[in-house]
Amino acid sequence: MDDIDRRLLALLQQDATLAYATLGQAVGLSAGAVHERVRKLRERGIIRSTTVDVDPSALGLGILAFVLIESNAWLGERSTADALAAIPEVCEAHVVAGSASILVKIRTTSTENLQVVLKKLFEIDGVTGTHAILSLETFFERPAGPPTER
Amino acid sequence: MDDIDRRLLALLQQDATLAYATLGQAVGLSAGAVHERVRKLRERGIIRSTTVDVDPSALGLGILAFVLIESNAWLGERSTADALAAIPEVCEAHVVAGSASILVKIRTTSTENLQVVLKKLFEIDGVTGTHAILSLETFFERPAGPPTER
DNA sequence: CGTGAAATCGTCATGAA
DNA sequence: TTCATGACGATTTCACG
Repeated sequence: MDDIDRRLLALLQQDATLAYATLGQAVGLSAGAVHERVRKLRERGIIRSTTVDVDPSALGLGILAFVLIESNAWLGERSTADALAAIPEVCEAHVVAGSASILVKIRTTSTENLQVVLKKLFEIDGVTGTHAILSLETFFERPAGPPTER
Repeated sequence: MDDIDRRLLALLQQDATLAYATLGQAVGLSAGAVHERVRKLRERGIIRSTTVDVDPSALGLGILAFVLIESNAWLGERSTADALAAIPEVCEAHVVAGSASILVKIRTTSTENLQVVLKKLFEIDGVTGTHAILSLETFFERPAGPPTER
């Protein structure tokens, strides 16, 4: 995991369709060498997957909300993770420090649909309350840039 | 934007390295037809980009925090977006409804580094306070699944 | 890590439904 | 419009130095 790897990751984050030859030209390596480095980055799990970034609103998912979940028991268990993962509208789930115990990121097609999801959250064992924060506008969403760029 | 498009998006979100021939086999189309559909999905901006999902901790970004920003003025302006975008540790920024006006998602290498970023937030015009929520564990992070899957 | 060859894939033109 | 087919060029991929 040297500086060249970090530059490759930064380039691939911007555009994963770049040819190995192009990447090689950018970092001063041959296509074969780049191929081998990227293969190892995948193998090590540093590159988790290659995906497409889909505009949520194009799928009708125009509502974005962050919800803080309060509870009367510790929710940092796998069973909680499973229960949240079973709700497709939940895009992210984190165990957090503070007055709430869980923070989830939710995308729905409407506020009515959001209400249905909040109801499902309440049905999870131990949940005593939720605090929803509605997003009015997303300034930006981007990957964590390699510390190299800082 | 029909059902086949949604299935293609779902497949590409899981693995954007799939060959057009493979995608075609999955949805019952020829490689050429899939190529044309994906090209249009990109053209329309429904597919924003093709990227790699990089494990943040592999880059040393082990700290994740959500920060609510309070202000004494309306921060939903482009100048605010620009100021936040200039901080590389800020992965997301949303204008939100509630007692706070902005919610940001921040990744840093350490809590010391987080402190530096919080200081930068305070230097933005109108900011009167921040409320940080530290993530202890991330259950999961995934893209918004097409409503088809629900 | 570079080179080169072989297999695979992306890409486009053509024609048909 | 949308799709299938076929052919060409580019790219991935791998063995070897």
